[in-house]
This record gives sequence, structure tokens and C-alpha cells, in this order.
Amino acid sequence: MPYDPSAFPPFAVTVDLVVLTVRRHSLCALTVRRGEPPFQGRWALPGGFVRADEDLAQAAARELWEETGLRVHDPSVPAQDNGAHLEQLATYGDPKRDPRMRVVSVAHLALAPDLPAPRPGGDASNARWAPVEELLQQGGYGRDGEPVAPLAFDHAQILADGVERARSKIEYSSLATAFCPPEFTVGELRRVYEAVWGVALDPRNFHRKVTGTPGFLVPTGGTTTRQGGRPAQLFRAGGATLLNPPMLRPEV
Amino acid sequence: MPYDPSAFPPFAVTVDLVVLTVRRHSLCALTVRRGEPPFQGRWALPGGFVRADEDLAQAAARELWEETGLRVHDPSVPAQDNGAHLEQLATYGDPKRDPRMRVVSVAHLALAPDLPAPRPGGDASNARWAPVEELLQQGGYGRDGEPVAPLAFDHAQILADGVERARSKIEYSSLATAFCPPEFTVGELRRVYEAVWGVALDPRNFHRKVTGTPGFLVPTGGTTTRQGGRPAQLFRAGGATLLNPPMLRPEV
DNA sequence: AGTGCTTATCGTCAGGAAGACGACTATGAT
DNA sequence: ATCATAGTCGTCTTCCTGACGATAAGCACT
Repeated sequence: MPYDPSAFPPFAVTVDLVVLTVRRHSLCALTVRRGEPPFQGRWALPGGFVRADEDLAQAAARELWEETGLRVHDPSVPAQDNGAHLEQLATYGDPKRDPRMRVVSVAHLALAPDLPAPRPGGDASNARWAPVEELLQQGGYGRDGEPVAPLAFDHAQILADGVERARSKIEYSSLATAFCPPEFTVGELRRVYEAVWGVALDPRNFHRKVTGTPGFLVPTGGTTTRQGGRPAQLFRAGGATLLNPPMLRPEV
Repeated sequence: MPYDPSAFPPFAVTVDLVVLTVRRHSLCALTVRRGEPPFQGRWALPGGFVRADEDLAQAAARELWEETGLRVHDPSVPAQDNGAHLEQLATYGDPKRDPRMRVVSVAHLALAPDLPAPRPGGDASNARWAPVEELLQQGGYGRDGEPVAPLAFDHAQILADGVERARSKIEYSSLATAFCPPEFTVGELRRVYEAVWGVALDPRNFHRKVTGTPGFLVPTGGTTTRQGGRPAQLFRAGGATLLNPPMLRPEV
């Protein structure tokens, strides 16, 4: 069938971002408050239109930069941590997902170390890190007792998919290091796993596992005591991206 | 920023399909021959425009039906094999991926049992199953000595991504059964793994592994001898979708 | 019937990985 | 000095896997 320009319906294409980080031992996602209808005043995932000359990954990287100031990690420079991890997540195209028009959203997943503060174009009240646990509960109440309004559009589903992707990906890849600063301790890495999975891990077995996996961690020689207690060795992320055998998520 | 209808560029949105099956011990993908430029006469993945009132998954299921006659397996009817497996793969939106206009393609992955023949809208010469090995080699020669023309557009990349998804997913899920008829033997399932991974597996260890994983296989009571040799028990796919522990792909 | 070939299925054994957990070390706080 | 907090090293048991021997049950011949 030939491509007749009048034969296909026009779509708007956007990118939405699931930006995850670990703050205070819990997995948090970046949300922005909507200024206009629909869903005015509700929290939503950051995102925006893909421009006419822009690749999807470029658009996602641009949105991430605009919302957080984060640059995207370039895998061609493996030894240096020069930004966040960004990958395509999934695409959402229900005809009714936006009441105004037909919008197809290509969601992306970004993993970032704990950031000083969101950068909502200067207005801090319009962007915040929220624990995914709060964002995803239906009709519950947040820690401040306020009723939790669900995310705008289908963003709760997108967030849930992004969280699930992150949870499974740190199992068999070294992606958990994307949540850590350039240098980190085994304990800090363990707390990432604990926050993302929502479980407690045995520090001794975890230490044995990660230090015994070739290419996962590279000691930098330094030590730190920022967590209190005995000073811990500092590591960088090694070149390995696939963990074999994988980290094991404890059974339910 | 408000949604100004003139503020976003219009896109065409298509679905492309990576339909995989196992034929004669090798992993094959469905390809269709292009009738018009660009890439006229070249092989491409089946696909088409998403309609105005259609969800992405609906569009993919419709294309699959139109190209193969396959219905999509409905997970709400787990005990019965009522069609192929279909899932979203990834979205491709390079501004130059189609020379005519801006097209964003939401690729889907379908896994199907060996089919009698493609159903190319009635014209068999315009659709065929081709071994992915041939389709993905760059500038090589097929088994008939003919030079292999690469797939149209970015379809080689899409196919490669789909194959990689299938290869990794049968590791930790029961998806390999989607390549099998409703009733199958352990040996037939093993040949699926061998074809998809391109390796040889030990029949004894494989048998122990799959029959020892709870919920993976359900014996139907029957036996068959269609493979020659000693009659083998027949099984259906069990309710389990996640394999824990996973099947292990042999090391390189 | 017997031989050989093929595939299926069961069993055994050694090596490795993981969970449970004891013990020791090195800091800061009181 | 003592305690609390983390980090690190070992040990032991259990389970899983890979390698591979052995047997079973069909079919195609002779």
C-alpha cells in the first residue's frame, strides 16, 4: 500500500520521563505539577513534544536536561561517570489517553544519583521528588496524611512500568551504579538495591557477591567514613554491564 | 506549556512486526517484499499505519492477523493456547528513517508456532519466512549463493532487537512455549531453545530442568513419537510465566 | 526375531553459588 | 574506656548445574 500523505491520521508524539533516584533509603521519581487543564494542579511525569528534526533519544535527553540539568551518560566513555542513565522504556498510545487529541508518548527511563534539588525551570514548587510508593498507591494517604491524587493521564501506569524495569534490570546488569555518585562504597550500593527492591539484604553476602563479580567494581584506593562506622573502601563502576550470575532478588 | 495544536509537528505512526518462529531447527522471521519505492523489491518487516481510533496493541494484532492469520494469545485464558504471543518491542523514530516523511514506528514482537505457510494477502511470493541469520548478516550470501540485500529502512536493527529480546526472554520466562504447538514434548521444547540461542543443549540436563520447574510444564497424559525414537510425553504450557531459577544460556 | 539407530528418561557425581550467620576490625559518639 | 555503627572475612550447609553413564522404547532394516 503506497504512502498517501492523506491516508494516515496525524499524531502528536511526546516523550515522557520516569526519572528515578534513591533518596533517604527510598526510591523516588521526579514529578511536575501541571499548570493547565486537563489534570490541572495534579502531578505528572515530566515530558514534552518531540521536535520535527529530533530523534526520540535526543528529545528525551533534552527534556531530562531541561527538567533536572542532568546530562546523559555516554557509554563510549565507560571509565568516566558523565551523567545519568537513559533508556527507552515503552510507548503508550491509547486513543483516549489524552482527552484533547491523539498523542503517542514514548516513555523513557532515567536513573540518576541523588540530586541536590529538582530544577523545575526555577520554580521549585512545581517539581518534586516523591517516593514511588506514594505515587503508585491508589486512593491512599501520603506520609503527611494528605490524600494522594493519582498521577495525570496514564502516568501511573508508565511509572509502574518504569519502576518494574528498574527493579528487574539491576538484577542482571550493573545499572544500580547509575544511582550512585561516581565513587561509592559497597554499603551505599547495597542500600540502592534495598531501596529499589524494598527488601533487606545481608551485608556480608552482598559484599562477597559484588566484590567477587569480575568487572563490576573497581577499587579507587580511597576510603570514606561518610556513613559512620568503620571506613569503607571506595569503588567506581567497572566496565561490566551484564552481571553473570545475576544478583538475586530475595523470594517473596 | 499549553497544548497549542500548531505547536507540535505531525507524525505518522506505524506498527512494524518482528514475527518469529522456529522452522527446520532455525529461527525465522516473517518478511514481505516491498512493492513500491523506497526500497522497492527489497524485503521488509510487515507493518502499517495505526488507525485513528486504534490502540497500538490493537494495531499490531490487526497487522499480525492480516499478515499471518494468527490470533493473539489472550493471557486471561491461560489454560488454552489460543494464538501467538505479542508484545511491544521498542519505538524507532529517527527523523531520517523514512525518506518521505516523519514516521515513528512502534515495533512489536510476535512469537508463533511453526505455521503451514505465510498468508501474504494471497500472494505467496511477496511474503516468506527467512532465517534471521541470513537476514542479519551484512553483505553476505544466502544459502543459495545469492547476495543478501539488507532489509529496508532500519528493519535490520528492529529485527536484531527483536531477536535479542526473544533470546533473553526465554531465559527467564516460559515464552519458549509460544514457539510450540499446544501440545509438545520436552525434546521439541529443547529444539526451540537450541534454535533461538543457536547452541546445543544437553538433553538430560534440559529434561531435568524443565520438568523440575514447578508450573512450567503440565503433562497431558498422551505420548507421541512424531520425532522418531522412543515415545515422549506430551505437555502443555503451565501457568507459570516467570522461571525461577531461569534457564541458563551456555557461556560463550 | 534380531540388530542398529534414534530419541527419551533416570541416576550419579563433582564443583560452584548462595543463604545463614559467627567473628573480627575500624571509625565516631558518649 | 565503652558503646554503637558499619565494614570485611570465613565457615557451613544446601541447592543447582554441567558432565556423563545407563537404560528404555519406539522404528527401519535384515
